[in-house]
Amino acid sequence: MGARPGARAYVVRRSTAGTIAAMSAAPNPVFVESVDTSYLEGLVGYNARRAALAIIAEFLPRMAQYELRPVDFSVLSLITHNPGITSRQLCSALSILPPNLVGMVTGLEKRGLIARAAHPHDRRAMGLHLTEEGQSLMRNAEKTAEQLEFEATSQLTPAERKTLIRLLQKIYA
Amino acid sequence: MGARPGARAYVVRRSTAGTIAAMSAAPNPVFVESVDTSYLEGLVGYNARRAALAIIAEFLPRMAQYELRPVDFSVLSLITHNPGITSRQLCSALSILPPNLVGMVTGLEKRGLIARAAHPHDRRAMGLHLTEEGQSLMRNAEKTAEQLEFEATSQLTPAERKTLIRLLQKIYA
DNA sequence: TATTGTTATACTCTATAACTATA
DNA sequence: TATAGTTATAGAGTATAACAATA
Repeated sequence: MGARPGARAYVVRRSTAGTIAAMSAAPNPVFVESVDTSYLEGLVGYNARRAALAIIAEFLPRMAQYELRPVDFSVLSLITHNPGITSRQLCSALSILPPNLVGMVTGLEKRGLIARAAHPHDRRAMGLHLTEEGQSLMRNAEKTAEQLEFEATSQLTPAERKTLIRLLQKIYA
Repeated sequence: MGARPGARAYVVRRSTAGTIAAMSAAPNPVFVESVDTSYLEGLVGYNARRAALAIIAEFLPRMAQYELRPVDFSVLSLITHNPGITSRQLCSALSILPPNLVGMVTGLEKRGLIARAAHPHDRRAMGLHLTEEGQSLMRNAEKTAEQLEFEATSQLTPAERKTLIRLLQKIYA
């Protein structure tokens, strides 16, 4: 439990390790030169969140040309590859709560990107489909997503990229 | 561009692939039996987000006993390993905006978990330290985090876990 | 002139309760 | 009785503008 070398950088550090907390009203006047994040960096959850946020940060400006947020892209992509999918199925697949999907579907329909059709077996449900305009937009949006994917993983070999996806799926699947 | 086998499951599917979008007012009455998420599952960003959310979902109930949200844990952990860290440094390290940190620090101080001390070189800043109570709580909280880490990565070998963290850091660092 | 910490506030995201039409 | 879709609303999370004190 002694002082570890390197990671932290203090100034005016007296040899009173372990007593700072006891002096909570007036801890030693030390300051941190460079922040040691090594503990958090050892946790998968922390790294997964940082990586996801980094990619989303790149996603936002690139998809702005299509006026799509990440969730809109996910919804349209699932409709693209699952024509006739219902709102309920979208909610389950993407962990969206039904009340929060309503506005998205309404908005995408108003923009002429998707259309609702009667469900063949269930009169409560509506099958969702892309319009021609929606298909055209998604062809471009998926190309943009794949270009982002390529650049976001530019520090990885193709094998590493495949490994990363496989290991991530072992966490959540 | 023909029909791919397997992934999608339709019923009452006529051989009119490619015409559904044109019939946007009345698409074919198909329905999706099981949702094909393979496209999204091929994107690192999607997988990183799902993995992060899965771990956070486990984190919440386990840290409830300490009344710590993920961000509180991150803040306290950085103070633990960087006694004297300033609010501004916390914001930079964790990508928190200063106005959003104020309430957290105030709350943690009111709970007696942290204490502010004068900064030795900068009278604008305050160095943050754990109190004895804060140290005691964080010893337990970090143990809980490590147990969660162990269980969340139970499908991974130790080498795979190390690889996963290394690859994630290549994405965001 | 720039930075730290702060207040106030707006915006987005996520969650809960309750309703209808249908299964 | 359960489910799909919906409305209204509450809460949590994230964002910008502006200020005082200090560098």
